[in-house]
Amino acid sequence: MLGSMSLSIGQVAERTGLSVHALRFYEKEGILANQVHRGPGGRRVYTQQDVDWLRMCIMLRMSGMPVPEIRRYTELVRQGDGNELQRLEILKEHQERVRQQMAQLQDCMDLITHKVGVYQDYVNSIAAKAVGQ
Amino acid sequence: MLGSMSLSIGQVAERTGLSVHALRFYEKEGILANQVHRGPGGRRVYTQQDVDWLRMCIMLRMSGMPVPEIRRYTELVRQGDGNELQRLEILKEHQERVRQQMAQLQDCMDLITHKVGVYQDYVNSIAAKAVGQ
DNA sequence: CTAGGAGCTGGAGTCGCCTCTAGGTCAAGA
DNA sequence: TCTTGACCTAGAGGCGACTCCAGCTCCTAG
Repeated sequence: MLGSMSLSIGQVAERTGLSVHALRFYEKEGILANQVHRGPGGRRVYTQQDVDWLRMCIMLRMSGMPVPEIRRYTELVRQGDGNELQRLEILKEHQERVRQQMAQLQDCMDLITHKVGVYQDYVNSIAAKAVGQ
Repeated sequence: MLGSMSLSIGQVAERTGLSVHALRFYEKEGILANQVHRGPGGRRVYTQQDVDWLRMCIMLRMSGMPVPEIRRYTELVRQGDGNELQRLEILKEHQERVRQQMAQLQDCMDLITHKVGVYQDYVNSIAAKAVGQ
């Protein structure tokens, strides 16, 4: 049964791109929607849902959401139905931050592109002179 | 004469948004195109060019260029004419990184926007039910 | 039966980028 | 004269997010 396939920490590391260290760290930080079960020898047993959840968390992290806020969100999800408004708030706030970050990045990009243009022209003009001689 | 107006570290902090700590740190890290002169009592004296340079460095930092690479770039500028190709390389590499970062951020944004939409619909539907009762 | 490899824990270490502290100088205003 | 406030230095401290280490348990293959 695909839906209940169980995965080792190493397999989850492969599938998510996180290190096994990071996976244990995230678990300690409370960033797993359902707690990880343990197999023989105390080994962590993950499911595909865990992988999916982690992939979303990775997106949140990549876009700059701090670990404590991901934890807050995770806790809401763990609590179950009834707090959707709070989840929505967190997501909306983050969305706004990402929007600002992108705008900022675009400004930086504009400046860099401008400078690249200037240097490119200059370098080209030097090259042209060299050929002309 | 506007062009040669001299500024204290506090004024530069105001104009750039950096803290005085950060300004001294940046200087120690070699992130100033021309070295800062000292006035009476050993106080730093900045010029408008320094402010302009710092503003550009801030853009580079904001877009994720690490301090050591900003230093490399600064050193090239300090060395003067002849290394424009190297400067161009640095800028182009960084430009590419920023491009990737923006694409990544856009992916995150898409996911977040999707989730916000889903939660918004759900929350709205709950609200509608409440009104309907 | 032993060597390798994956996993476990708790806690220490690292890295990047500042930020702050301690202990001082100096100039101007009350 | 005293205090305030901006500045100085060298170096310590802090924060976020991992990353790594020591020392352990298993399991499997040779």
